[in-house]
Amino acid sequence: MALLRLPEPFDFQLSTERFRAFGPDLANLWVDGALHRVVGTRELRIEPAPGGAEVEPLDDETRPVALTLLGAPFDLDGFYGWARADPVLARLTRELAGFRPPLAPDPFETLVTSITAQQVSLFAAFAIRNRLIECFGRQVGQAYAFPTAERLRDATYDDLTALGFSGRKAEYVLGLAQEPIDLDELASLPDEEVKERLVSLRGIGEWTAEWFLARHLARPRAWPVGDIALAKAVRSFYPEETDLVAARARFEPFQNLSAHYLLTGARVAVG
DNA sequence: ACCCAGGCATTGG
DNA sequence: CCAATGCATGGG
Repeated sequence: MALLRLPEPFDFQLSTERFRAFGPDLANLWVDGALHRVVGTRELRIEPAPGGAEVEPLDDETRPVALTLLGAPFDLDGFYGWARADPVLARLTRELAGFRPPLAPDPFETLVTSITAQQVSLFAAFAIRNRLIECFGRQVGQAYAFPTAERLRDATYDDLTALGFSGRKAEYVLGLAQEPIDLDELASLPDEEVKERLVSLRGIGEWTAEWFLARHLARPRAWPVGDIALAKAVRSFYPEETDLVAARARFEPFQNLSAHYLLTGARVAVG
């Protein structure tokens, strides 16, 4: 076991809450107070420790994944300083101090996960996603590697609908798995261009593209307009804000962190 | 048996 | 350009 230091502030429990909130997640598995995830051919285990996390094994392959999962790239200091001017966020950042929104390490996984979450509750989405993982992922230790595009090229429409995908979503996932696009190179592009390219793919709309910017690329200004849970959270904290498009300007330039703090604040009933 | 839940493509005006 | 429609599952 080795200590992985996280930038302060950092709260392990808050930052991993999402991996427990909607039932088990076979690709980011919570076992006895630790987070398990497959990296390459090994199982990574991350548990809380003063100053950061204990990580096993810790090396050049696993370190960046652990840092990503624990939201290390976010600029919390800048966000907290900015949030002091807004009474709601001032309170949320105080109550959720050290919450680093977890980032999704893999772009294909991020998109497929979002497709499963389109339109349905996250409890339903996680259930369907877990069946996909169990069926097409690879188990290493206790956790499963999320199915790769290559692996999903062997899946059929009937395989996916049997797991609970709608016919449309089955088509989206199969199409994406066969798409000859290098999702890694999106990381080098500006927000608008990432969105343009993603939205051109069937099954990926504005909402999915924004969450990709937010949860995979950690772009500060990502703001998932169209997200029904975020709309509800904004309405509850800011009764005067009527729609998410208009509310975007209020959170400039920290829309991503604001969205995460509002959603998590609503979920853990802060206040 | 409902209804709603962290959307999207398709169709028709 | 905007409105209406179907979709499959889990939880209340």
